Amino acid sequence: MNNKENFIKKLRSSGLRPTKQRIEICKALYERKKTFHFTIDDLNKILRKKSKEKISLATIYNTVYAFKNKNYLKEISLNTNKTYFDTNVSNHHHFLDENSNRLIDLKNSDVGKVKIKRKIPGKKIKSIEILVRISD
Amino acid sequence: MNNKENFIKKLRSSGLRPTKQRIEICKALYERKKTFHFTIDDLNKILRKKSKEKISLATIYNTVYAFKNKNYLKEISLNTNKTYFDTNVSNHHHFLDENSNRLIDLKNSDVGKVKIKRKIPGKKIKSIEILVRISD
DNA sequence: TAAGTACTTTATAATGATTCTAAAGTACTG
DNA sequence: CAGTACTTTAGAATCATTATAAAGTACTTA
Repeated sequence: MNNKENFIKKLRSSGLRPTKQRIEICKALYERKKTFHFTIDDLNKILRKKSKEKISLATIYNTVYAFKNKNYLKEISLNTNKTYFDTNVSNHHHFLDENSNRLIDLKNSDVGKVKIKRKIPGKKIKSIEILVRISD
Repeated sequence: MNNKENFIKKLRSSGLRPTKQRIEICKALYERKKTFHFTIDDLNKILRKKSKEKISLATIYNTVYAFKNKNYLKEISLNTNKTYFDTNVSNHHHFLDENSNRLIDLKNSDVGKVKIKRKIPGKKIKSIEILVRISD
């Protein structure tokens, strides 16, 4: 499905040079079956395990934010000390399991239509994000 | 409406000793007509202006988290570097104005009923929080 | 009311995520 | 191949938050 060539093409087409660090990070993020929710620290650990050559933490930060700007990653609104990212950039919502502190995707179709009845003059709605906290 | 005596009663009734710092903080937070959204830094600045006697930053942190535990304040889920609190502890949602980075309360009745169609076995829904991002 | 105790406040240090810096390395262009 | 602009990197800097531990204060009970 996704392979090195595709990553290279995608990076180049969005004006990001396909460096070996970026390709490694693409592999870690996108060669997965399921959506991936992660912090920079999670990603750093995964990369260290995967490959012998260390990618600097600064590069991981740079790359993740570059990918976010290109809309290859989404930042998730949570109030935790670490920032969470999501490889699922489609319009969707989340369960947050308060026991395990884990996020679970909620497809848009899993949520009934949300109607916002109030308008703020001169402002447009950019997105609607729902966080459903669950626990045992 | 709210006055010092009420604050003292409320504090005492929830097992918090009514110290002058806590009462000052109550005044800053609750002697307002409208809901107040703030960060620790906001509150610190307000307190410095209001009263001559300085309240230590550590005390502000301690008090805000104590109030949060007593359900006198709510923490808001946003991914900003600072933590936001809300004096409106009722069940409600928010607009986030991306231009000014300001929060606006959305009453529960301003939002149509939200139906979560998916269930996670063994888990109960604790809360549903909606963040509506708006901009010019 | 005084003494004891548990709770509070405080300044300051420690922590930890993130951002900055500036030098060395690399991809791409001509 | 040389030049330039983009990248990576280690390490330092920043900044919100949390921890520490000593001094202060509220409250209890005699």
